[in-house]
Amino acid sequence: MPRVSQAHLDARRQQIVDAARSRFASHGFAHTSMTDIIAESGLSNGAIYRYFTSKDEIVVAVCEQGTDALPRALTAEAVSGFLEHVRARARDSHHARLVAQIYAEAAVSPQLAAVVQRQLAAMRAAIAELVPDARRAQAGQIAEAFVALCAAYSQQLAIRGDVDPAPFAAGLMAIIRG
Amino acid sequence: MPRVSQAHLDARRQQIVDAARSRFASHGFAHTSMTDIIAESGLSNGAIYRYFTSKDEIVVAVCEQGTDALPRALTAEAVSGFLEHVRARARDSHHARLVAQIYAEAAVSPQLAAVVQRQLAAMRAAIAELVPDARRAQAGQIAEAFVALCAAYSQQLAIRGDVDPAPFAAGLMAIIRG
DNA sequence: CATAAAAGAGTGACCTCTCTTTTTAGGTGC
DNA sequence: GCACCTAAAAAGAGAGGTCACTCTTTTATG
Repeated sequence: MPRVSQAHLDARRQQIVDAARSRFASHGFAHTSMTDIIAESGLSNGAIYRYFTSKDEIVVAVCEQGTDALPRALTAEAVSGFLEHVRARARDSHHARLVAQIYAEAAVSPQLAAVVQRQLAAMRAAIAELVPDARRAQAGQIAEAFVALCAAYSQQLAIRGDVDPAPFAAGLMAIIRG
Repeated sequence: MPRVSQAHLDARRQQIVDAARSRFASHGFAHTSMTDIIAESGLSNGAIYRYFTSKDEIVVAVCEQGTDALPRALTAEAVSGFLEHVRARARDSHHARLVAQIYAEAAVSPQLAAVVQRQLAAMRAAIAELVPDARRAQAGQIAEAFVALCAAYSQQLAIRGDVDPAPFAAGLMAIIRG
């Protein structure tokens, strides 16, 4: 196939990232071989290496797309709804497991750490924006603890399979209230 | 060497676990080879396999010894002191990085998940004991969020190198107060 | 028909684990 | 109290297998 549309190229690349993410989420980075990614993607060895020069590059691509969602408002309803969303995603696609993999790898890879730090900073900034005026002065502090506790819920889901979100919802609201 | 004291055998085994933990904390499980552990421990290939039948078994041994400390009381001072302890340990021995590795591996290994779940449950129980009488009814909920936020601080240290503990101390106290 | 994407067998490095050999601590007989 | 012997511990070379990645060939599009 020569000269194929950019959309086609993008779709192929995404196909590889999706396959890798799926495998990474169920088996972890270390226990996923290139052969696994190749099989899951339905492509060939050669095709993969046309889009990525190494396994590490695929890991980075997966991490870059791994951004978590956030609640839209800091009300009890929005926060609870958000935790349910995280919970559902953990159940359906093992997303929490994937996040645990990303954090572990970021802990020992400066390149990945940079990616994850940028994502965390963006999340904290987004949450800080939502802090009610009454607590504006502590917005930064609140956002730090809030985002961390959201990440902690994901972490617990990864290890324990399913966890009642209520204590986390209560904790998040307590953090907002101060 | 024949028939050597049990203390000697225990010390040798611990020597291997310590070497492995050190390497795991700075490079991660996946990026640590048996050769690395052998070099770090100062022992030989043959010696290692006398004490452990596989690399996985060493990982389990490290995880079993990886229990985190906890604050002794739920006062602002005790909680702040505890966070400083976690922070110092992350700085001195990359302990936070090791914990991130453990959680990631536990997310994809039922055997390790069981070990970590037991440790988490013990921590929650210990914290629940410390909850003041006024909030006894919510002790379980509080312990869940409290332990998770402590783990989250460790997680952030692993990724960001150093993080001000103040927002976490404030968050933990807010959780206790409700 | 020209060109580039996809295929997939092959390659070399590395990694875990085994097996044989060497060393040594401690018990034994004199 | 000394030499010796036994048995277990430590050493380390290497076997076997797996993995990431490459290179040539095939296929298909514009």
